[in-house]
Amino acid sequence: MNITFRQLSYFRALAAQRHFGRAAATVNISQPALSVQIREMEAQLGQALVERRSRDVILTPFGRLILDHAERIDAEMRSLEETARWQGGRAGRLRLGIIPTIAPYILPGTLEALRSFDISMDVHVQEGKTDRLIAGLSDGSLDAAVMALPVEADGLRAVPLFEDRFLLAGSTARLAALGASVEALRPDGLGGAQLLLLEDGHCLTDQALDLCGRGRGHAQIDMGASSLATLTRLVAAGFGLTLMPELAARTETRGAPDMQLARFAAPEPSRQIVLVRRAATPEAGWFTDLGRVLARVGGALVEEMRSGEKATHRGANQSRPAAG
Amino acid sequence: MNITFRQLSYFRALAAQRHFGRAAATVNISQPALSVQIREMEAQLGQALVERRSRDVILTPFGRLILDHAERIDAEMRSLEETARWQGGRAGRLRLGIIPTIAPYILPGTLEALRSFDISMDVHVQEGKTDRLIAGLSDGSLDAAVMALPVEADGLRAVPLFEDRFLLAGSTARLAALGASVEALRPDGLGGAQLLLLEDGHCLTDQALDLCGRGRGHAQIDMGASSLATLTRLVAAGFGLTLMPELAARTETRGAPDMQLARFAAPEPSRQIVLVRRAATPEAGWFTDLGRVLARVGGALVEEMRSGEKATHRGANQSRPAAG
DNA sequence: TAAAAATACTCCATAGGTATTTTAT
DNA sequence: ATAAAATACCTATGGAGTATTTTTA
Repeated sequence: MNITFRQLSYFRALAAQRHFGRAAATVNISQPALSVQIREMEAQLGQALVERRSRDVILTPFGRLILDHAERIDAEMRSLEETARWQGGRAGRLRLGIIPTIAPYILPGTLEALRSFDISMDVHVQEGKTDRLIAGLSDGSLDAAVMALPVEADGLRAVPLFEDRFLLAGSTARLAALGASVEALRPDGLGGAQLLLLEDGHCLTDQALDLCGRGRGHAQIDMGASSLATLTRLVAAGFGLTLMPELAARTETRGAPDMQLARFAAPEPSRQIVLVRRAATPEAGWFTDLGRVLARVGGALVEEMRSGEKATHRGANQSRPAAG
Repeated sequence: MNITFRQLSYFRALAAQRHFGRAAATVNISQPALSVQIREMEAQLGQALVERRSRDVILTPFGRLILDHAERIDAEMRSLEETARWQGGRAGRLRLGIIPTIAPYILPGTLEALRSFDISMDVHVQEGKTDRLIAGLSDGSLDAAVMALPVEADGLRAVPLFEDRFLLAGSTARLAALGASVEALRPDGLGGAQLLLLEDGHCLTDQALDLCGRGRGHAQIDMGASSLATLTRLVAAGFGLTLMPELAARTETRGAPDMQLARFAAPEPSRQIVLVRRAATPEAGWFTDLGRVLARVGGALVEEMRSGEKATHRGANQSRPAAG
């Protein structure tokens, strides 16, 4: 047999009471039961823990040493149990993946909101492209991930957060070159316009190719920017057009007055942003809460973009929607 | 029921193996037994610890948090068990009392010797007069004490360490004034010599009074020095004679060339130095070892004193025995 | 003699085993 | 269909209770 946590509790009581009878009472067992357990401990340890006197009991030097350990173990165990009660389990380090075309825009608001929420988890964000996030979820190195549909993987469940529509972004000159088509703008009707995209592997790239006609021999399509920030600079500098998610639009066009945004005709192309977890993830408050927070923060960002446009005039041509 | 140490071990195994079957094997139980214990833990804590998947298992964020606690508890428990095996229990803080007429002389050598012995206890010395040491032993605030017989107290056991004989100490002039009696010096025959003693409460004072005739109206007896060091200065300055324990003689006469020591005629008066413990103190190596060390160190000190005298000439008059 | 711990014994809760079912891929 | 965990049920260990004895001051 091994030393049990229960025995340590009994020993702590004995050390405090200096009396088997009283100590037994404080731990709600009989005196013989306590006596047996203390003797068992002493047998395990090979040394006497206490000195039995006729009216009381005194710890041996060895007993004092063991008592120190027992107190530390007890403190750690209390801390463990407190952890469990605290926030109904919404504690720990949550490992959250986010794709790079979402992370920079949604993260500041999300971390802020989580702090004022009842979630006391410390969130560790890992930015990565869809493939890596899915792999991370599958091997357990991520607990949840924010990405765009479609999510092609077994054993994962996606819950919708919000819809992120695509806008057409370009310099004033480039957009003007599209002419009257602005009023009925369609992604597959961009004709010979030069389209700039992110490097391969971003889901946004795939979505843009799908929308604008992949494989239809768009020689004019250019790929390679590694972030929306880089891409935006290229677009603003007049090198071409790009699809700009609403989520990123406000942040990316700030400080680029030359950059113009045009809204596509309905039905507007969009990507569905979801929060993904493993199917096996047990029902726990944190996932629902996290989903709510992300939906609220992301939803507010895109909504702000849409209402900001209406506040000025409908259609294209505004780079600075009303501040939220 | 409560969370048990055993459950934590099982959980650690599960976290390490990421598989119920393999984890069960590493802790030598069946898979259902492990399954039941993990579920029991989860019920206790109110949260899932692991995510069950078809081929393996993944810790939940909450599970990782609990795992941290479990690892710490395990480390502490290992450390406890290691403490027990180590040195066969000769570990901990030993609280040792020593009377002031012994402590300064025996302590340096004792601490030195204990360090090179197999005792790894850290010794906390409390200096105090016999009464306080006995009280300390009785109430458990001391583990053992070094003092002189007689020890009048129930529930204590004294083991002999060595015999500490008394020498007569005085300035050259004072000893010369005793005249021819030097060859047959007896403590009760000091006549009208001025006798200087320690303050009340020191057992050495009582012993000196007993030897020299307490209550026989020795108006010349003077009491009040609070340490042998002080007393020695007074004696060296010629204010009177005193009984000097062999144990202290070498240290105290060093640097006092004017101080002379005279040995009494056989049977020489002496005090028996003992190591005292409570009768209830369990048999433990440390007590025996400590006794051995003290007897060796103290014995060496008095022996050095005796042989040092023989090396020069027998009888009185030397303040510097051969160096040991 | 009195107070306290140890012992003897009995009982029951529970951890663990085997066999089987359920679940998810 | 297969791998793995959960469930059911039984067994056995060991922790705890009561009654009693032993020990020490």
